[in-house]
Amino acid sequence: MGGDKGDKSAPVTLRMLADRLGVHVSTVSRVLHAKPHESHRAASSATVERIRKLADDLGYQPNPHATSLRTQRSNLVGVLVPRLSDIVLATIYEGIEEAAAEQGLSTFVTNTLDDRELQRSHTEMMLARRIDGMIFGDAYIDAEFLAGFARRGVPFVLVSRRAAEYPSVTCDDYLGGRMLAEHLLELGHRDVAVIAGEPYASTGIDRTAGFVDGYAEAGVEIQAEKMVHSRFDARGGHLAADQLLETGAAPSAIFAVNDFAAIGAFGALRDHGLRVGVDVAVAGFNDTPLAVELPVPLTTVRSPMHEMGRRGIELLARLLGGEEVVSERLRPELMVRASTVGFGDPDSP
Amino acid sequence: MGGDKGDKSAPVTLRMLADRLGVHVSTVSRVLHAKPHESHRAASSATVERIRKLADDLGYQPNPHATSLRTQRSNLVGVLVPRLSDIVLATIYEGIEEAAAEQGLSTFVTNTLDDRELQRSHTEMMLARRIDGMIFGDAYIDAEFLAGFARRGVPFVLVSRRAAEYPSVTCDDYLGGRMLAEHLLELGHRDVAVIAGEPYASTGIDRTAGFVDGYAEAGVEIQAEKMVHSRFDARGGHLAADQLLETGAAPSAIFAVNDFAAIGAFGALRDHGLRVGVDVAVAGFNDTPLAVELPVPLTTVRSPMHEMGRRGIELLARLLGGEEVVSERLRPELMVRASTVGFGDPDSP
DNA sequence: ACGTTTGGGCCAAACGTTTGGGTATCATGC
DNA sequence: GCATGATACCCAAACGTTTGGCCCAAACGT
Repeated sequence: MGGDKGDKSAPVTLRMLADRLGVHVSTVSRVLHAKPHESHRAASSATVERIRKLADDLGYQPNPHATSLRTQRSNLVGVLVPRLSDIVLATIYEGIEEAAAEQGLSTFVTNTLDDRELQRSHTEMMLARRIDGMIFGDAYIDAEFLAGFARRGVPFVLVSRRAAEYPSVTCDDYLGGRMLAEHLLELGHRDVAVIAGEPYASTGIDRTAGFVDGYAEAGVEIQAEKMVHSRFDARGGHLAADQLLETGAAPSAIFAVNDFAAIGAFGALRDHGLRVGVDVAVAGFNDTPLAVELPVPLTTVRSPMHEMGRRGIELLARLLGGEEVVSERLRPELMVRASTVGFGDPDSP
Repeated sequence: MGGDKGDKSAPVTLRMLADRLGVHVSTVSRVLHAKPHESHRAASSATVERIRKLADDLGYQPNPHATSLRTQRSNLVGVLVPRLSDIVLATIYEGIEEAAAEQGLSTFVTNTLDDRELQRSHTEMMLARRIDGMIFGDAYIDAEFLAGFARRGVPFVLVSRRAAEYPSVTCDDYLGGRMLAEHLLELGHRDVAVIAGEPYASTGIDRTAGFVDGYAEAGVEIQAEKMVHSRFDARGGHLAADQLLETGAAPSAIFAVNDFAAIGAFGALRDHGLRVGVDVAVAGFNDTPLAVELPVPLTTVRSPMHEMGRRGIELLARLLGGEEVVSERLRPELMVRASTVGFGDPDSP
């Protein structure tokens, strides 16, 4: 009966279709792949019909290796992230993958752990796989590696973190930092500390800068020793908070530039016998799905992670099409919860 | 000096090397790619040397599309997971990707959201990309889809979840469930409830079964209404716990088959004014990095997620090499923390 | 009637490898 | 002196596409 679309491994090729229809393989190719306005001058509409019909009766799938070989275009893109098990990057990547599929692109993703050597070697592997473009989610603010990479002429875009003037899609991290500053200022916090993330990531840098500037405008200067760098995971936040808590009196509020670091801070506060949202206000950044489920729900800034990934691929696709693109800065949103306002009445009237 | 390895986009091919050395392209191919014992009979050692030298001076990288086209082997594998932003799957995938790279394989990964239609269509896309094999992290226990897929003759292995007799790498979920049962029984809990996860996933099924059997052996039967299915995320756990808490008295302990569901349960308990580890013991499964950082650290069962991914690819590689393989069940480990034993003294003497 | 267009296709050369066969040269065995 | 066997290569076909030309016949313009 009607052709079980390749159930038994018999890869159907253009030549098969051509032979079966007594027509030349180039004709089949044009009919099947050329843009509509070209396809109709490739064959009579009757032939077009016959070809199309047979093609999907037999479940024809073009061989991408042959196509790539011939066209010198692979429709593959490489994606580098610090760590996929970081839910933030995983979510961004979900956006990338989803949008890539829509554009007919496929992606390879790999972890670099923010290690420069791994960035280099994994990029090299991507190139060996003949990717058409790259998305970097692990850019260093110094853009040293990127400057070298740019010279190779392979299109790329940055997501999550910006660097130099390379095209990027980021959250407006600076604005997010300011939002949080305003929020904490309104609550009367003047003695605040920052768990600032890694010094080479624009995310942490910009969020911290926005926060510090927000406080500065209110006439409060945040001392250097109240800002400590940290890894972006829970453990890192824990260590950083320990450091803050051990040097002098506890601040009245802590801003961690990432939800996981904030959760780590929860742990540290707990260990020091301090209650989140009561003794010390804590705020995070990203609004990961856990934030709202924590025993003390976390005040945080929602960053459009999925969308960032999507826009990233869209920019790259434009780049691949030879267009110019301009960086995008997506708008964050403040999510106020109990970790800063206590269980008083954040959402209830 | 000395060949900046392809800085300016000039893809170097076998023919280039051959011409440059006045030797035939096939000779170069054999020297560069044949197994060592064949390569030395392909050319004199002097020639071998010259070829090797020029190849890496020029930074020769074989074109994988040409290779795949010729050999009918892509060294590509497709990976399907329910959701990459689930840290459990992301971690498994990290293992997969890492081990794949070591084996010279590249992976495409995509989310199926446990949706049958997406499983089908995304598998189809993988096939269109001419993958050599598949890894499914989203198997349904009924193996309906897999049975169909198996007929196509494409090698595959399951990770995380098992199904029918298909080769799989899983955690010994049943054992993990029993461990937790024993632990809670020792603490004297007899009135327990289970947040059991999705009914189609072997993980939840086996963990629940181990737990229930553990209790049964101690003479305690867990009532059906004390076991409720749930999604595997925090929100799902929250809803499930709400359901448990609304129907009659609260149990003295809750086992959630997944850490995130457990965190959701934390949220629900909080909303009901119950204290985790004091009023109600809670246990999870997987030992994700957050478990230990929670305000009340979570008792859970550590499953070797990364290793599961690694073993998955290794099995697949063997399958691709034509070998037979047998499923693996990796050993879990109980992690006792405050969510079941309170802040008494779990780790301190 | 005759040159030009257009429709409908065919041809062949790539793209970069791999691989099953040659083949020419030289040394060896007998 | 000649078959035999290495040694060190070369040749060519094939993998499945794409694409710039080419070609033939019919239709058209004048």
